[in-house]
Amino acid sequence: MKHTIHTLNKAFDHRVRLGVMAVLLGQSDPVSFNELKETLDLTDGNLASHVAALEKAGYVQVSKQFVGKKPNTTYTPSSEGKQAFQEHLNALEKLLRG
Amino acid sequence: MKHTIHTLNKAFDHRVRLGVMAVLLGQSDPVSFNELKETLDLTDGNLASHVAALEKAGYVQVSKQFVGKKPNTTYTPSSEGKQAFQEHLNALEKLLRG
DNA sequence: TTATCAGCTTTGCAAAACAAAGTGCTTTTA
DNA sequence: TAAAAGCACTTTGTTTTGCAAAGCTGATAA
Repeated sequence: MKHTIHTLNKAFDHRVRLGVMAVLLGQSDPVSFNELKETLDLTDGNLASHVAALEKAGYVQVSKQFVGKKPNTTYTPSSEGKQAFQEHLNALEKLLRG
Repeated sequence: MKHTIHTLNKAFDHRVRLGVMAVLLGQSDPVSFNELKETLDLTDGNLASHVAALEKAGYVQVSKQFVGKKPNTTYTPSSEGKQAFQEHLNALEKLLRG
C-alpha cells in the first residue's frame, strides 16, 4: 500500500491554485479576473502570480477582450488542465483512502 | 457561493503533511519514523521537519521507546489532529463542489 | 574498532508566497 | 478638464518554506 504523495501535481498543490481551478471548473462560462479575485478574496498581485503559474503550465487559457469600453480578462481551464486536475483529485482520494 | 480557500488548514496544505496524516489515520497503530519515511519516500531531514511542524501544531503525538535494544519513535494523530484534519477535508470537498 | 542504524539537527541554498506600491490605459465623475 | 477610479497587471522587497546533504549522538552489530 504505497502512499505515494509524489503523484500529486505540484501545480495544484496550493490552496490558491486549487481554488482557482475549482472555480473555473465549477462554471461553464469563462471567469473574469475580478470575479476570481472577489470569490477567492485575494489581492491583485497574488491572484495574478498564481494564474500566471497555471497559464504557464498550460492549465488555463486567458482571453482578453472589451466588455463595452472596459477591458476584461477571462480565464477558462484548458483540456489538459481539466485532465491534470482530475488526475490530481484522483491521486488525492487514493492517498486519503490508503 | 463563496469559495473560501481560507478555511483550508495551512498545517495540512502540503503534500508531505497530508501524506503523514493520511498514513497515521489509515493505521490503528502508531507508525514509526522509518515506516513513514519509506511509505512516503522522503529523506530523514525532510520528514523530520514536517512531523515537527505537525507536532508543534498539536496534531500528532510522538512517543519514544526502545524495541529490544533499538530506539523507536512512533507517531499517532492527536484528537485535535483528527478533528482538524477532518475539517480540512470537509473544507476541501466543499471547495471542490462549489 | 570500524561500521551501521535510528532519529534527528544544522547548514545553506533556492524557490515560493505575499503585501504593497507602482504602472499604463481608459473612463467616469466633479 | 482635471482629478479620481477601475482594470489587470508588474515590480519590489521581505518573509516563509522546502529541500538535500552533511553532521551528529548514542547505541549496537560485525
